[in-house]
Order: sequence, then structure tokens, then C-alpha cells
Amino acid sequence: MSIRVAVVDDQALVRGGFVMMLGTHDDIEVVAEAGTGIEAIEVARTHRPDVVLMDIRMPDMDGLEATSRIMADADWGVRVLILTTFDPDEYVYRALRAGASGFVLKDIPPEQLATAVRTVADGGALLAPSITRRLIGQFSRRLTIDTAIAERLERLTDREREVVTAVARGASNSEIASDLFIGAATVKTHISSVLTKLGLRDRAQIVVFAYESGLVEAGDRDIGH
Amino acid sequence: MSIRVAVVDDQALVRGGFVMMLGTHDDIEVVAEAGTGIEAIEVARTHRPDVVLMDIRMPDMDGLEATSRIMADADWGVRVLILTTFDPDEYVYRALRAGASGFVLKDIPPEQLATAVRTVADGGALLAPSITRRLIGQFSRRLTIDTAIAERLERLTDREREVVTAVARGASNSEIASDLFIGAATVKTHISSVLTKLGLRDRAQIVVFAYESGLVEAGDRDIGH
DNA sequence: TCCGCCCTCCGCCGTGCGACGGGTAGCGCC
DNA sequence: GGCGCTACCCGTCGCACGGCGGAGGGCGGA
Repeated sequence: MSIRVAVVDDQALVRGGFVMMLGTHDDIEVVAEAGTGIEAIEVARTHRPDVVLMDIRMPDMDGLEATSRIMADADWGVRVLILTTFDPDEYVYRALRAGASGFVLKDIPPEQLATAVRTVADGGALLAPSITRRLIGQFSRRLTIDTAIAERLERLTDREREVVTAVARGASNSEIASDLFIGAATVKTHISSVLTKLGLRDRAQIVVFAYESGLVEAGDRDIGH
Repeated sequence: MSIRVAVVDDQALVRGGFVMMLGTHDDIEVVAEAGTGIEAIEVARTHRPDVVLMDIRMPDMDGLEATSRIMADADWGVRVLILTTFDPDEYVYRALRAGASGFVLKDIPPEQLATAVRTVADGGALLAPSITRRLIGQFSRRLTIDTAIAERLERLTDREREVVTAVARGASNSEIASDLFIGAATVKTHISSVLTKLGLRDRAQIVVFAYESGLVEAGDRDIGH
């Protein structure tokens, strides 16, 4: 059973090229085409393709918005493969958020296009090498930071780490004291110990350290009050 | 020209299964096999395959360590595809750091294995759907945080944002003053304004806010002194 | 022109913070 | 038992921090 594909691109010439490329593979069948985002949503609903090849830059509605719309009210297993010329970070993030299964650049060799379609049709997720490299960079950077600074964290006692996390929440000494059921003076002692051990100066630098070391992470904390 | 693959797995039965699967595709050629991490390095050096299918759990040296070794002294275009039963986060991160081009689970259908090999051979990067979903979750979470809190940042003036970033570096008032070429009293004024606008209490909470809002990010800052 | 916003600077004052010294309990070792 | 080490818990004291009020200048818009 062949993979049913819808091709979305505002430039008819480019769209035709994609259709022709995919046509050479007999396990792939182009069942619909669309030239705008609105059309893409319509086409997806009526033809229910397995994979939607989606351009980003289009009139009336861009491909990312169309993607999220399609994914939102899809009651069948559709997968969207974003196909674009540029790859700025924001596009990638928005695409992933919208529910796209892949993000590849238009400069890929023709035979890879079919491979990409098969990959996402199989349930896989595909990203362009350059993008994946950035993702890897993000995470590896995080890890190197962890290993580099986190060893300083090991010099701290359990109690001191508790205090550090509390400080990194923005808590005052008295709040920490009541949270940990100890005296306010004791909290100060712990903090002083942390400061000397880590070579820091004040609690603000403790917060910085907590984030940089990965002890706390942006996102698992609500601020304000 | 076919894709030259090396299969690394300590269980001969599993390894044989993979070899057989790949053998049915005439564009893929298994040129070597290995049963341990050490062997994998040897085999990679002597046979110089295009793709290494790498298991993680192995005696003497796990696949991730072997991967980084192979990538380290590879003077040809080798790509490593991690193939494992489990997918804990640490494995994924370590694998990406080690330089792997893909990370898929062993429970994928046989035909997808060939697709995966072709994808990484083409220079693409492939992640198992579950892993990609987590990656997407990470980034989408970041974005929602940004949009949610960052609007509070807009209430601040440019100068106030400068002060906030300085505070988020762990700088004291006098340090900020000399950095910005203004008086220490002015710094205090800005900080007071920031505190009231954001509904915060002290500079430590400013640091928290700076990280949570994405104004500063863990990694682009060295701490200590 | 007047009004509002931003940036800059100054004083005063209360307080939370951090440095310093000291105390207690547990634990391993000779 | 005596000694050393560590973790944990209190006090006191000086100081930077933050709240509050005020003031001047630049800049743009009603």
C-alpha cells in the first residue's frame, strides 16, 4: 500500500517539481496539491493524506499555522513534513510546536525527499542535519556545563543544596527557615558556607550558579507571587 | 553505489537478524560485524563503513563510548546509528554528545531499519518518535515560558533591562554602576523600578526572573570570578 | 506650551543579609 | 577515652541593599 501524499507550495513550478520527484517512486502517491495555507487545510480534510509536504512561506496563511490547524482537527494519522528554503531557529521551534514530524531544507537531493517522506510516514521524525546539529549543540552544551560546574556542587552537603535550591526559588532567609523548620540564623550559616565553598559573594550569585549548574532549570518554577 | 554498514551488537542472534534484514536491500551492504565496543572501534578503522549500527549495552565498552571514540579519530564520513531497547534521557543525551546521527529503538519494523540507515547515510539525522517528542516538549516548553513571562519584560525600559541582565550576571550595584558609567544611586533607582514593575522583592528574585523569562540563558555566562 | 516618560542623581532610614565566633552531635580511628 | 573531622545549629555586628521622597534635564506627543 502506497504512501498518500499532499504537496503544499504556493509556487506551482516548485510544487510540480516535487510531485514529479515523488512520482518516480511507486510506493508514493501524490493524491492532492494546494497553493495556500487555507487550501492545504481543505485538501487535508477531504483527501486525508498520510503525509503533507508543507511549504512555510505562502499567501493568506503560512505553512506553520496551517500545520497546527491540520494537526488540531485531524482524526486520522496525518504527518506533516516541513519543506523550506531557510531554517531560522524560530521557524524550527514553531514547526515543532505546531506538530510537524520533520523539517528539511529544499536543497536536499531528490532521492532524499522520498526517503524523508517514507521516514515520517513510518512514524519517524526527521530534521535537517544543520538543525539537528544545533539541537545537539544545545543539549551537549547543557551537559558540558553540568559536568564542568556540577562537581563544585558535590562539595556541598545535602542541607546546603536544599538551601541553594530554595534561594534559587527567590525565597528569603526567613522563608527558607520556616520551610526547612530551622532557625533563620542557621539558614545564614548554610548560605555563608555555600558562598565560601563556591567562591561566591551574595545570594544573587547563588541563584546564577544554581541555574548555570543545572541544579534548577528554567521552566520548573513559577515566579512572581 | 551501495551503503557500507557495520553492525555492532553483543548478541550474535540479534546481530544476525539485523544483518539479514539489511541484506534484503540491495543498496545496503553489511561489510563488518562486531560484538563489543573495542571490536567496533577496530572494525570501523579497518573497514571504514559509511554507517555503524551500534548497540548500547555491551561488555568491555558500551556503544556510546565506542561511538565517541570512533567519531574522534574518523577521517572519513562515518555516521553512527544508535540502536537500543531502552531510551532513557541520559542515553539520548550521551549519544548525541558522542556524535551519533540517529537514535532509534529496536522495536521498529524491519523495513524502517533500512530507511533509517539510508537516512543517516544521506547525512540526515534520525530520532525515534518518542525521543523527538521529548525534544519538542523541551523546546515548546521553553517557548511557552518565553511568551508567558516575557510580556512582563516589555514593561521595562531598555536601561532597566540592561540593569536586569547585569544583576543576572551576579554583579553588585557598584559594579553595575561602573559598567554602565552611571552613579550607584541611579542603579538603585533602576532596580527599585524593576522590582515594583515586576512585583518582585529583591535582586535574587530578579535573577530568577531573568532566567525564567529567557532574558538570560544558562550557558552564555561564566560564573565564579 | 504643557504634559508625560525616561534617565540621571541625591539624601535618609530601616532591615535583611552576610561575616565571624562559638556550640553540639555523630562518626571513625588510635 | 581522647582526638579529629564533618554536618548542623545558634548568637552578634557591620554593611550593602532596598523603600521613599525629591530634583533636574532631554525628548516626544496632545
